[in-house]
Amino acid sequence: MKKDKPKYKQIIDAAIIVIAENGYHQSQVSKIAKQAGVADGTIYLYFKNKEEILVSVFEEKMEIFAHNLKEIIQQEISSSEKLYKMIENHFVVLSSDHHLATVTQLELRQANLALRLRINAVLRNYLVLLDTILKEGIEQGEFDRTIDIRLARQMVFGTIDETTTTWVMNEHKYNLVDLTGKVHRLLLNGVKG
Amino acid sequence: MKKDKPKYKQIIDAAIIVIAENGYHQSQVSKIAKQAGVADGTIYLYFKNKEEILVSVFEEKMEIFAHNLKEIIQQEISSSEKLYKMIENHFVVLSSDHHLATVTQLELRQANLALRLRINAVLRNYLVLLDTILKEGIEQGEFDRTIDIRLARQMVFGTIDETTTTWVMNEHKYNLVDLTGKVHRLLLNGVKG
Amino acid sequence: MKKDKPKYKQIIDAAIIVIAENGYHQSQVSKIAKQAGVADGTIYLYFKNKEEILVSVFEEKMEIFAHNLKEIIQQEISSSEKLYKMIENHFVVLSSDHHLATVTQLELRQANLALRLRINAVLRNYLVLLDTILKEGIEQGEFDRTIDIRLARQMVFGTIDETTTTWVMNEHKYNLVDLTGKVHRLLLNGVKG
Amino acid sequence: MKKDKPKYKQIIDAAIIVIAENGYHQSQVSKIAKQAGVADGTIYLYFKNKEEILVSVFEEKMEIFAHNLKEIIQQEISSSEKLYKMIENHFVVLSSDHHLATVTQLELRQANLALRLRINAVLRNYLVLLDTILKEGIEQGEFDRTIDIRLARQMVFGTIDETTTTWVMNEHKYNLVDLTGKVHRLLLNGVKG
DNA sequence: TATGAATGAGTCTTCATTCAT
DNA sequence: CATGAATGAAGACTCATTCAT
Repeated sequence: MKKDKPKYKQIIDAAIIVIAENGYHQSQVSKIAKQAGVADGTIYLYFKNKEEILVSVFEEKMEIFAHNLKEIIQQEISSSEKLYKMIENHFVVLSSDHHLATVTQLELRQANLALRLRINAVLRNYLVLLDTILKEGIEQGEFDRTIDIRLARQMVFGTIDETTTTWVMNEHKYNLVDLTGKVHRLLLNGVKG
Repeated sequence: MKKDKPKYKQIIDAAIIVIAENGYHQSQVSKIAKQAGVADGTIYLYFKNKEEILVSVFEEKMEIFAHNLKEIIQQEISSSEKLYKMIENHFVVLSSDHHLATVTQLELRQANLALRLRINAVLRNYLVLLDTILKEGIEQGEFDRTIDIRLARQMVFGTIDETTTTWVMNEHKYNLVDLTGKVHRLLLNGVKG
Repeated sequence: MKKDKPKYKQIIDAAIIVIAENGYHQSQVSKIAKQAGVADGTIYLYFKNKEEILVSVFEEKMEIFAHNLKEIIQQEISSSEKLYKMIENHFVVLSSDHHLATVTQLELRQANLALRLRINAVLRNYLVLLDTILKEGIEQGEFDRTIDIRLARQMVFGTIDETTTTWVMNEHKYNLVDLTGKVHRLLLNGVKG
Repeated sequence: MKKDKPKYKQIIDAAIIVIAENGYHQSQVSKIAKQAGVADGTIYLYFKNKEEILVSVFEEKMEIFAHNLKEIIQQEISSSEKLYKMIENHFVVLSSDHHLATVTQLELRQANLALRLRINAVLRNYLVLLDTILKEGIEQGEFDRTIDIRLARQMVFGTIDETTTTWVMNEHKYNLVDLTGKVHRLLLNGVKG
């Protein structure tokens, strides 16, 4: 399995650093190769093309979010608390890796449509988990049963995303995790009805 | 004033069509000129460079949103109703021009960082008006006075934006304006506390 | 006669200023028109095309050199003295108009070959006069009768030109006219044999 | 070292041919690449940009002049003879490569000021060597000790340059090397005083 | 596996010149 | 005579990808 070889991770990590430091459009394959300490051609032994590197960056990192979220869902806590922990997890992960935050919130959005559609496909797994929280909350009577799940999901994700992007654009000047409580309350109000 | 000359608007409109139909990265200046029915060089009598065309597209169209929103704010209706009309306005304007919707929600986001920062500056005017509604709602006791205005604004805009983008990505398959009520209720719950 | 109309001279003078201040490749017709205080199109009422402006600049100014040189030739002085006065004239004229000096010594040389050939044709009239001095000097026994006139002319002009260009490149830091005596002696030695 | 790779010289030689045959302003990079038998992009593996090709052309070829001149200086011959050999060398090298002669005497002079300043810097090394001959001649009593070295240098170089340019402009119709004796005598007279 | 030299397609912008007014 | 808005051709350079070693 290619993914298990050390150079695979090496290249993924190099890509994040290069993109964060140089911007999406200034992140040539040769720069990523140099940062990873391999030859340009070597990249193509692990990734079919450049797009594949970028999708993989997203897949690998999004897995962390999804993995954490799965654990959260399985905990025996209220849906409101799950929502809280989900927001917190999102903020904590991105706060702890500024490079990653810059890449996902700013740089990767400059990708062409084809790439962004693929990134969205990866994102979907995450959003499905969010749906699970929302559905559970409705079933258990915690959330308003008349809300539209899809819209609620878009509100939750849209708000978290907008909040994070604003934080990145403000150059991480304030503490993102500290906003968890307030964001949670706003969103909770939304879904509680 | 260059902006009042017919060719200025002609080029702006051509740019929207070309970008919507060909994608951001396939929208060469020569294509826009052809669509506008002018020579390539004529473009540069009205715009300093390509970036300036794209920023102007955004400015001109965002002005419509802002203009409508200003009128809404001045009406003698509740803040909740203003929020409703704002969402409705957003959805109506983009529903009535699918090309524009594609350009603002998908294509322009592929712009480089410099351009996106300029687009954000334009957007700010719109968000300031949104703040006005929120502040008024709080003052009048309609909205929870403990909410954080900035976060509330990010929630409202993030939700509207995410909703619209999802609609565009689903190729306008369903009616966006019909979602107004539900989105309004979700957001109202959020700010009502 | 077009040349007698005020705008003709106006455009010539504007061209010298614009070229001296902006460089040959940054001297667009529109810039010259602006400096001359006329519309772009007006230029073409007085000059067939851009090349014609530049050739005319050279013609008009070279006429001054030639005119002065003709007067010098007619004076009843030795050939050596004529040579002296010719060098002096060259240095005086260019010293008194730094813009013109920059244009003839540096900027106009960047012209394409076609234009430079035409400039050379203008220059020839001047060189013919120089030949007259040399021939006279030989006939009168002042200069060595075995020298090759053409080569001697190239030495005299090449030296004057090289001296002037060096002075311009050194940003007119020293006094060019002061070099007349030394240059004259060098060249006189050369032709005296 | 890039300069030692065969393609480096290949491109330099191609540039001389293309410029001589098409003129400075009609020497596109793609034409040079084609002549060199490499892809356009390959040019940029060896030269930073187009200007760098042109400066390198000058550097590489001027090195031949300088190299020969150094050997001449070291010979145990009179300064007058050194001056003779210097002129001869100049004429021989350019006579043996008409393309190179056209490029240095006509085409490269159309370069913009920035490039010409860089070319002049290269030329300076050559002129310094000429100064050496002149100084030595003065010290040994061969040349007039009252001449101004700088002016003498400008006379020698200006004359050689003007002679060569005239020869090129006359399309190499006569034999340039044959002029060596006459030019030498003229210049020698000049510096002998 | 790994290398890295070579490839070649693709585009924004300038500016001399024209011509309807 | 004078204007100035409109025209449209033309070229340097980048970078993802390949393939001989």
